[in-house]
Amino acid sequence: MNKRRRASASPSFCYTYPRPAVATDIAVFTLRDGAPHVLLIKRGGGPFAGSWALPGGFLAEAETLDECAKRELAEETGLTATVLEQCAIFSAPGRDPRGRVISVAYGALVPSGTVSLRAATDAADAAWFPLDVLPPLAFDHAEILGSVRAHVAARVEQDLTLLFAFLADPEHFTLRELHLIYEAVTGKSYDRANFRRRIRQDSLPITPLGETGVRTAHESGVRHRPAQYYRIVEGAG
Amino acid sequence: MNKRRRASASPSFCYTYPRPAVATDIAVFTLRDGAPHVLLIKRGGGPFAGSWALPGGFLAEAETLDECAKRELAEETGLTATVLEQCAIFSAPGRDPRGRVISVAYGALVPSGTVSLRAATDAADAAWFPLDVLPPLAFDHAEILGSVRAHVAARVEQDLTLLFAFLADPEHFTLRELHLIYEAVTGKSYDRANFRRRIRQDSLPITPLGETGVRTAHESGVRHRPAQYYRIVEGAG
DNA sequence: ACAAAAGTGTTCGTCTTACACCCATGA
DNA sequence: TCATGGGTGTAAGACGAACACTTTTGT
Repeated sequence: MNKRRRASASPSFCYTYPRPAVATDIAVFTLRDGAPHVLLIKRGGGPFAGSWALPGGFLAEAETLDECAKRELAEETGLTATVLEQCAIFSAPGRDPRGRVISVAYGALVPSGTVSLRAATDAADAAWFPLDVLPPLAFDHAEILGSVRAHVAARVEQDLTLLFAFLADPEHFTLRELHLIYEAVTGKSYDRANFRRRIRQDSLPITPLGETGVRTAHESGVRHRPAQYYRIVEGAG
Repeated sequence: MNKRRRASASPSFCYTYPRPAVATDIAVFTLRDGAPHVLLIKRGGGPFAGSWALPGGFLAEAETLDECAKRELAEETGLTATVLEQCAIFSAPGRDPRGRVISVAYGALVPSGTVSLRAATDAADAAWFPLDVLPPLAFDHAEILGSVRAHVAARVEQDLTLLFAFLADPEHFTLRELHLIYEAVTGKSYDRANFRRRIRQDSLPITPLGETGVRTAHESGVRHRPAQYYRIVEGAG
């Protein structure tokens, strides 16, 4: 009674011992209006139909878990994440009413201002939700989301380059943008001077724009001292 | 060709889509003569027969991954770990020649001086190996072991209570023992005074022995100032 | 001149590190 | 009294938080 995935299809993959289904679930974060949001999908069918859930899906035959997460994210939302990291595993029997399913939770970061949400295969709808105003979630996805949030917050503190994932244009940004992103992600305010100092001594791979010829390397049109633009340098150093 | 676990048994668990087998592999660490050792098992049959490998096994129907790791450890070695933590997942297709197997890697810590290695079900032999003199390992277990080592080292730095897992007697130990354990685990030497200070301000849950009546609370027979004995207090504070 | 944010410097307290010193015991 | 390790104190340097100050633009 608990071994089938689709009731009408004929089973064709047989094993000597029972095996769990393995899936990935992805918490996709972005910043909208300076506040962290997560991407949720409205389930079209199956258990929890009509509920909101994390995007995700089952592991295919010839892919790693990382590849599975990447593929599912693209299929269900059309997004490609700059950062996609494994965070936790959920293996409690009974967490999925259809049968034994093990979920590997991923955290994904996509640039601020990302809007394009493609119509999904299995999903009736997809939308961004602010982290502090979440609807009830399907399965144990509330727990998964909480776990991924904590993981990502801790990772950002120890590796500021993760902030780059939220930049709308990695080739053209100010330190103020980075600073605001940092404050939004951590939820705390952080002294501006100290943030700059920290960036320097962590030697983040960024470099000021416009050392060549004409100076288009600063903001314009702002009614204050214009900020230096920076870009990310890929190579180490 | 790649769907069977045992060639002769008749398959009886069938699914609509292919499923990977899910297993746990456990790196069990202890201290012997002040040096970190890991427990390896000599494979009795199957691929890599005769090779050394990490203990582990397949996930059963009604257990979580944590329970699986605990059970496999007990079955194959007779040990019960004080600390047993999930560290990483290995999901590359082809990492097991028998077919698709996903391994969840665990790190386990058992008390120094642990000797009893029970005869294992599937294992021909079991033995402790010093971490710097390892034999060739089966499958991708060398990679797994390396990953778990790094994970454990990082965890110990941020939570000194993990050191307690190596104590032969948690109700009767000196700070020197803890200090030696710390140095063995991290591989670095650490100033004695500073180690004590750190323990105090991290407010580790330990308390000196022998505040009541007779003073059996110190070492004796040593030809130097006898050390205070401590014990672990379970409750917080 | 004023507001606003960029960009820099300075101070202060805390934590880390290294090292020095006395204490208790057995040989 | 000497060697050995327990136990504590202290000074120097590294690091982070808080804040003051100057600079550059638009209005």
